[in-house]
Amino acid sequence: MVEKYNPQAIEARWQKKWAEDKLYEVHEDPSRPKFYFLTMYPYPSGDLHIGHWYAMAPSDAAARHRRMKGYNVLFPIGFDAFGLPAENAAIKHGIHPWTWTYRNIENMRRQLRAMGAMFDWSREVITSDPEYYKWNQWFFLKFYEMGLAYRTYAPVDWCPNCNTTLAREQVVGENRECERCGTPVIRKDLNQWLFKITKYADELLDFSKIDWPERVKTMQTNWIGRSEGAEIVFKSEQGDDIIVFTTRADTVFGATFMVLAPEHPLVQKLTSDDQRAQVDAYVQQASRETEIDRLAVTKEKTGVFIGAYAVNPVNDVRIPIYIADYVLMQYGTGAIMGVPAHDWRDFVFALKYGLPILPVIDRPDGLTKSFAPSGTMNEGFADALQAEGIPFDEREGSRYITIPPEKVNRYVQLAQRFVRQDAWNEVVGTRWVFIFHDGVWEWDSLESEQRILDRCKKLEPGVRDKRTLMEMLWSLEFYRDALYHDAYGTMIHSGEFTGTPGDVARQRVAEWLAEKGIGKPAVTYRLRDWLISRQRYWGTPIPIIYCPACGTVPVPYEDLPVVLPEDAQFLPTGESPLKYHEGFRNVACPRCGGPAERELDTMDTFVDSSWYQYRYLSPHDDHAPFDPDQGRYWLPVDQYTGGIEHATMHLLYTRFFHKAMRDIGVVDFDEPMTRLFNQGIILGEDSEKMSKSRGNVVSPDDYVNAVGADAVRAYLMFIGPWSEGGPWSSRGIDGVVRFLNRVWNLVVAEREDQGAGDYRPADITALRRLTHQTIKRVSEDLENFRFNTAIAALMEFNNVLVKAKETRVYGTVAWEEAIENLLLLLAPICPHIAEELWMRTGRPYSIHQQTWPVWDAAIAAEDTFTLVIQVNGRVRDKVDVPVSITEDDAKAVALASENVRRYVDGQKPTRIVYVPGRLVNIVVR
RNA sequence: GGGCCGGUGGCGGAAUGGCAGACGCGGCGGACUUAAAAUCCGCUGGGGAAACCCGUGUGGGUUCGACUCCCACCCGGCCCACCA
Repeated sequence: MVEKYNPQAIEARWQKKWAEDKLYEVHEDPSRPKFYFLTMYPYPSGDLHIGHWYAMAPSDAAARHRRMKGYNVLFPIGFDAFGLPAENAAIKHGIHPWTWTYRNIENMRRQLRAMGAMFDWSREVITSDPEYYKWNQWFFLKFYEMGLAYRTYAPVDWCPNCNTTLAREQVVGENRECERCGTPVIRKDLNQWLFKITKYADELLDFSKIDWPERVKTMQTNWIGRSEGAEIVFKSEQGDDIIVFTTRADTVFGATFMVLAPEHPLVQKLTSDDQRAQVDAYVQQASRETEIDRLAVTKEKTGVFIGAYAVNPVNDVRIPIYIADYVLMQYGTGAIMGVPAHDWRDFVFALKYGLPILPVIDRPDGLTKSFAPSGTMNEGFADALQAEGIPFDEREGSRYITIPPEKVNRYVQLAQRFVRQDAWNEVVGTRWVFIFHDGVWEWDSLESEQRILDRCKKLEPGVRDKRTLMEMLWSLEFYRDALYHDAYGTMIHSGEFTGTPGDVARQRVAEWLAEKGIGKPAVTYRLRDWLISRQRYWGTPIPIIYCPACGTVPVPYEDLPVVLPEDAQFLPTGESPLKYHEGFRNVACPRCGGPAERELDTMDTFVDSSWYQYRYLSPHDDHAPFDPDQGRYWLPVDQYTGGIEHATMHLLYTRFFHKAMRDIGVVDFDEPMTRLFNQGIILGEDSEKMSKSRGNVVSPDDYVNAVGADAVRAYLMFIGPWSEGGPWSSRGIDGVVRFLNRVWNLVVAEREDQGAGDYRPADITALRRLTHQTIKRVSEDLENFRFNTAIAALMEFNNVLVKAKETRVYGTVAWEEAIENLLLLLAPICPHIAEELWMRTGRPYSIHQQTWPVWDAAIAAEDTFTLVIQVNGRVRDKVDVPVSITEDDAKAVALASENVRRYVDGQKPTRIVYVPGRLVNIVVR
């Protein structure tokens, strides 16, 4: 009776042996090329989720493959151990965060070991250890000295559930929800510490030194949101400079109003007495609105005139100043020039508040329209239009005319000839004119707008309620698509700039503004500085002391770490226990020795994860964040793996942190991780996201107990492309379980009649060919993280071997070569069974210290192939031919085919396409 | 509203200009068994008796040849969204 595959027994045994032998502990070895393979470390929630397996098991396989290829591979693991859940557990269950965290870590270590990964546990990092977070504090102080850490009083996002502030990156979605708990954030004004990530905005946009997925690069680029434009100085009538930022300096002649953010510092000063009550009310409402219910915020534009005017510096036009909450104090200069003709937000605002809208950029699409209502034109107009070839629709005597661009001027002449004395006609789109019987009035300025509007109101009582020409025209459905555009085009109605082509307009205007000293080129970013203060206990204390005499005093380096006090009280007050810990709070000023207070906020846990990759090098180093000698050998990280959800958080922060580390002299290169791969998300059986509420959470422990870690590992890699994720299938895993059983039986079970008879040389050749083809396929697939097809190749190989075992090749040298390579190729994916079978076939421990096999191209080469024969692109026959076949011979074989003859049917081929090694296509059309 | 990614049998997926559906799940039939499970063997995109025809979200296009490239649309997912 053959011994059965018993994964539970062999996996535990090998894990123990590998640990005892320190098989996966690595050290600098200058004789071998290094490879730093990093996978994102887990938060110690207490249970290893199948999602962790999905990220880590393929990473482990790739790292093992590297190692077998001769690299000295560092593959470390640790725990992202600070964070709110520990504190919540303390409040809810009375467990100290320390106890909760380290208990969870203990359990997760066990689970991680059960995976059979080659983690180097001797380098484990736990970020809540003082020996770790001391260096967070050290970096903070360095950054502070460099001006990269600063404190400011400003409006910040506050999560009312987590009772802490959040960084801009940690507020997600349409409803501006807390990234962790999903509660909509509110606004608070607070003193907070920030890291100056904006200093590196441009450098962070440069991805030339890293090989990262396009998707992540795009997301980071959009997040940083660089906008090139200009600052333009408008003056208030009182003489204050009001600086606006715009990306469309070419539209400056169309500025018909100005909008300040409600928080803009000039608002109070400029507001007139009669508008003050209204303005104050609006400012208050704007600040409250963000604090009450974000969901109730409408998209409707609101604003208030502040009773003051500014002067457009390019044409001295006097324009009213408004405040409105669609202008954000945090972006640009907190003030904009309103150019309603070419900015949709300004357009909507101007229509609502009756502000003039003056087109100053020509339409590049040439769309031009005119509407001639019934009774406005004299007899013969329609005939004249027809004669000119100007198309129009006629409904109930009114004519809807879309004018071909080249006929616009001709149309204006015609319209003037036919327009009645008591009416007018207008043209909109590429020309803006009002046509009266006694003249054509250009609508090219605010004064002309007023004149035209006055005359129209006299002629037509129905438009007397219209405040602007645009309001009048907008009421006509037919015109709507011609009235507004935001394209680049030739400047019009713009004084000496009129006629400037769209491709140079922005630059010309910007240069001219600079010359006149009323503007300059400017760049703004959407990116905000990284707010790192958290009003929580379970994090790194910010090493700052506030002294009534000396002000803000950094904790001296020799006093680090500032240790979290263990005897804090965890009460459900929503406030940090540190606030009420007198022993922590009160401290002697390091400078004057007088009574002072500690900073009570802790750091965002993303600070911890921004540099953990370096701490793995020397986790217990007491002199530096990491040992520089090890750094020189191991850095940078060669391959990083993890989820894409961190694209604009962790992955952006760590790039920033690295550059800041470089600038304080800790590292001397520019990017922390050379290559990045984002795996997909493992879904529930129902293809939905796994969640407790859906009841579709898969527990890896259950499956490991039932079928073994190797099967779970292999199945996760077999589901599909790693980058795509996909649904877990409790049936699908049976496939890899069977596969492993078949491998086991193939290798372990002796054939009864072994050694009998001779073998045929052709069988040996075929077996060796397949062996080397499989080495090639699996090698190339693992190289490119295509685990699914690598496993498929191994399954095919195994299926053939199972059959071959019954033949005479069993027991030959070629057979042994096949078995040996099957095990070597399987080793990175299923390390336990590979090791076990390696041992059982008498091979030297450990398979994981063996060299990855190399395929021999000559042995792998086929000597025949299936020549596909097509007629007019459709397959009509297939013939096995030698690889060495010549073009002429291949064509002859094709034409000789009985089936082909039927389809060619005596016709002379117009063309015969020959693709070497693949097909012949006979074209007879 | 903007951007990115995807859509292939009953299911997960393979093939990324050249035999569509590798590999696996499921299903059907068979062997073994008193029986079941496990295992093994065979079949398995649809239509058709067959020759063949149809078939990769939909509609066009390029090509000797398109799942693959181009255009438009539909559907799904993700990210961003009053960013001047």
